[in-house]
Amino acid sequence: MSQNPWVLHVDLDQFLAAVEVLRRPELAGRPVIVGGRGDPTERAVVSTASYEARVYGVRSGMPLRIAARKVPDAVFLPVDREAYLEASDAVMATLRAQPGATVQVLGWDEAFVGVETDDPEAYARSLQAAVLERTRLHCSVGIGDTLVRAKVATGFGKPAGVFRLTAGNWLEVMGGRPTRELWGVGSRVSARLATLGIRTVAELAAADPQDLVPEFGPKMGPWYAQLGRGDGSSVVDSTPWVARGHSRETTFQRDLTDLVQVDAAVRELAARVLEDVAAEGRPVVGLTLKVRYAPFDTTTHGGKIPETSDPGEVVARALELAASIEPGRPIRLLGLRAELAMPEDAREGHTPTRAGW
DNA sequence: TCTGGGGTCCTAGGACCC
DNA sequence: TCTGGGGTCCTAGGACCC
Repeated sequence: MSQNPWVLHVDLDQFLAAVEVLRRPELAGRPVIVGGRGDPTERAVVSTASYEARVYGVRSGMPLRIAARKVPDAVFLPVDREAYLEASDAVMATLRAQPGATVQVLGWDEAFVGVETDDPEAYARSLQAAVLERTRLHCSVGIGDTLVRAKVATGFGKPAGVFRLTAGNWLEVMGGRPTRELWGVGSRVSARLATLGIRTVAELAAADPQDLVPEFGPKMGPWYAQLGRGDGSSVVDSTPWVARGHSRETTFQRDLTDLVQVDAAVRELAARVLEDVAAEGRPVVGLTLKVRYAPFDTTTHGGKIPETSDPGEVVARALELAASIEPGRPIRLLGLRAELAMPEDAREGHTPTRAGW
């Protein structure tokens, strides 16, 4: 009796807002918006809005100021990473404890679960029940025969539901929808596809992969064609994630114009990046400074550096990069990214890359 | 309406080598 | 005087995701 392998994609519903409501039950049923420092007058955006707030058109990524205009009586809360990480850990532990489950974590609030079963819907329901019992959080589950189909399926299961998407019903469900709804196709790529006459998933699925190479390159072209068909890997990989690097960035509430301020900001960013680097215990092999001149002109400087584990050296390199900032232009954002040396055993492509790639 | 912060991966083009 | 072809490495920038 061999059972079929399935990919399940588990996605917590309105995760950040749900965690906040759990510890403040009086917020249940109210529009809750989590983002920035919880001050809707600041430059910051919505991380998660509760369903009650989404009714008014509030979405992730929307400036808090706009959200406040749409829902003046919403409850605005600051992002509390520690709390979400704790809840996330409990969810992932619950998934790993399910019989026969292979778990690949994609983020705070989502994961792939690989399992062999003849009744994936029943498995999905038991998984939802286990997560709810352990964490009091609701999740939606997509079932698929590939990672891509499982991931896309989840959207049809929200909230708190289950939906199955396979080679059998992929085109029937997705074929008429815009390419933008695919996982990995954003506004830019969908616009470029449209210039080739490809607007729907069905049209992309029918495209010759080689025809997409001139526009998107030898790797991405064929990948998009495959995406249109929902095809691809069905392997859920539980190998622990190894970070390629760490970065920090700051948007200034008022644009910086003073080079002394810039110097101080770069030192502070370096110190924060170095916290994460120290926790990794791996040397730094690259350093990149990101500069956004007001309003939105962004450039980067930097690249490889001689391998170092000396924090003072990293700070010095960061300050060298800051010397390439154009004087006299107001600066809205500074970011610093450290690229880390990869451990030997993670270099051979064994470490999972972006899921499905 | 005015745009965060933390990530990953791909591509184009230049430098350099043989 | 004009200028090959292949390969690798690097930087900057683009795109996408949560």
